[in-house]
Amino acid sequence: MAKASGLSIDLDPPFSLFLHHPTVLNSFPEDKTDNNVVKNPKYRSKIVFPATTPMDDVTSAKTSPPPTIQFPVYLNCSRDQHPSFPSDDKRSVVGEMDFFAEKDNKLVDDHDRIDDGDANPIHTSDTDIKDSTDRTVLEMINVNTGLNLLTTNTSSNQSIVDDGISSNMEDKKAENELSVLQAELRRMNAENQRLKEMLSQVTSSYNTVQMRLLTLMQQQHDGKTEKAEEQDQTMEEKVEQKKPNGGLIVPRQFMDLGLAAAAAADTDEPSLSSSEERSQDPSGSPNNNTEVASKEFGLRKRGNGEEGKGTAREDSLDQGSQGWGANKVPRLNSSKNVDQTEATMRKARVSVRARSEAPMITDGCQWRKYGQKMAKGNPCPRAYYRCTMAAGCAVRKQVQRCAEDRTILITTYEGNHNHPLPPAAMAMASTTSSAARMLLSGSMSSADGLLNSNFLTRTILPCSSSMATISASAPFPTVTLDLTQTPNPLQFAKPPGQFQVPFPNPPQNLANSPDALLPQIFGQALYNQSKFSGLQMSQDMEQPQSGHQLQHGQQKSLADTVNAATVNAATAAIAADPNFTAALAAAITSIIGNSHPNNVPNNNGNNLTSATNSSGNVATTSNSNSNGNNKINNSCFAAN
DNA sequence: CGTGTTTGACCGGCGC
DNA sequence: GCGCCGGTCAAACACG
Ligand SMILES: [Zn+2]
Repeated sequence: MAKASGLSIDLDPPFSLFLHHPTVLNSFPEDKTDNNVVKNPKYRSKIVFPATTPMDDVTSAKTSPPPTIQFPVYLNCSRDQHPSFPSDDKRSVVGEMDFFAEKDNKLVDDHDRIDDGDANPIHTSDTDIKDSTDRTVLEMINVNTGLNLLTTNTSSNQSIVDDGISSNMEDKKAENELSVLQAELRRMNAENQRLKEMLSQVTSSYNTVQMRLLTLMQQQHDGKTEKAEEQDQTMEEKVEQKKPNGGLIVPRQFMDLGLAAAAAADTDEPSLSSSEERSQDPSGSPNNNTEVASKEFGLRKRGNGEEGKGTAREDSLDQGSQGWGANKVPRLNSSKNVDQTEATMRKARVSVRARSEAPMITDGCQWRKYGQKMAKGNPCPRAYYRCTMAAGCAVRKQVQRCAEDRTILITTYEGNHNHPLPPAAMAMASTTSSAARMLLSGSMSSADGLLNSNFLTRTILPCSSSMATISASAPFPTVTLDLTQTPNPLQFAKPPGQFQVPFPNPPQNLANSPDALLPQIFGQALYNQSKFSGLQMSQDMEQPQSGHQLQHGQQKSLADTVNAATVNAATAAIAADPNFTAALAAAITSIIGNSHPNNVPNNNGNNLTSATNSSGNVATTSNSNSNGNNKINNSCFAAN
């Protein structure tokens, strides 16, 4: 892998420029399907069809991620792989003029290039074909031009001087010019489309790389700071947490998203008493992944469990799917009296905002679409995916385009992977897990919460103006990572319940970071966390890497420990000392540092979750399902 | 024929 | 209790 730092520096600026290019918009293919009619009369009146155009078509997202490729940067534009650009013909080239205008001045240069062969530095395989075709056309034109020395490319004014030239010649000249222009136009169109395709791919690749970068940075921190860890108070917790796991010290990873889910599993499962799991964990036999997984997700597949449809379904939801449904949480609580847990206790979600024309961002995982609906506040359909890399994997994600800026793709992850993740998937998994951890850190001591928060601010989005947002108002505790490079005005339009954390770009700038905001942020975070009472979290904040297995038994609910007093104290402390953040950062890194980059995901029970889509190519059809809510607008990019 | 998508139906929570 | 709504299911398809 290239060094992270280098990547970030090199890639950022150009991309941001590209991404905002107007041509990106509206470059999506039309949808073939037209059956998105809501049949349920009940909902008809309410359904709004903002756009009359056909829905965006997305082909299925078969995701077969490139296993070994660390940084899948696909400069090649293969239309086959990118259904979103099915054919050049169909695509409405919106911003074409931009490219054209740019090149207009350079026509001569282009011709020169043609002679030279490929002048285009960024050539892609499939574009070569086009280029060759265009080239031949142009060459023919050139040939003609050569025959009619006076006519072609030279300015018409010059030829006029000769009165002796026959009208035929002028006509021919005009024709030639016309043909030249047409050819040029075609060529420009093709190139424009090619650029668009490249843009989409590069964008997705960039997102992937960025994720990976973040992961690497975290890993580096981890490696450096192991020693320091011990100094912290949190050390104790960690020590406790560290348990022999097949000889390895395995931090409890709850990575994340799954914390709540894991907790739910413990509490709920009839067959598996929580005690059982806990006993196993300490035993040092890592939960064998498969076993644990099977137990936890016993219902991995819907039909497996008890037959009664209702029971089976509920079980599957509760355990296997852990989650996504806040609905179920209450039920769990009732059974176990997690009590206060209130309905608020829900699973953590991590939402990633990234600019991408692609239907999905490539995250290295394989996903299967299981539903699509129209969400209430967004004309763009929301697609539901579940991880298919392993039979019982409970990780799910929702993909939806931002209503305000459809170039932004919002991917929300929930749940833990119960299987090893390919390297490609690790970046996203670790990133989201870190975010989730931050979100849930409130269950831990207040100090930890602060540390985590700070850590997140430093590491999750080290480069650029990225922002992390924690949403208290959302039905689920949600951390939003905004990877859109350029500060998007939309970010500021978020619902009141959310607060944003502006990240200082480079970690070293931490001291310079807007400290003033931190107190509020942290305070809010802690406050939010306190609401999550009932959540059981892993105590260790250690590493983000998905490689570690989660040990449910070790979870403990600490949410109650967080109280307003601690929050206030923390915020006050931060506010008082600008350098405090730096100190916290150091402490955090030391704490978190346990994880080693070399961690390989264990199959054990729960690996981190957040992966994004794999193969990157998801095409999507935008169909909406269900109750009337599911109508899709064409105007939106396909959700998937 | 297996795998993945589409999409109407279904479920459960929530607000009125 | 009714209706809305998010989320999921699962039969019907589509595709290679
Ligand atoms: Zn998975």
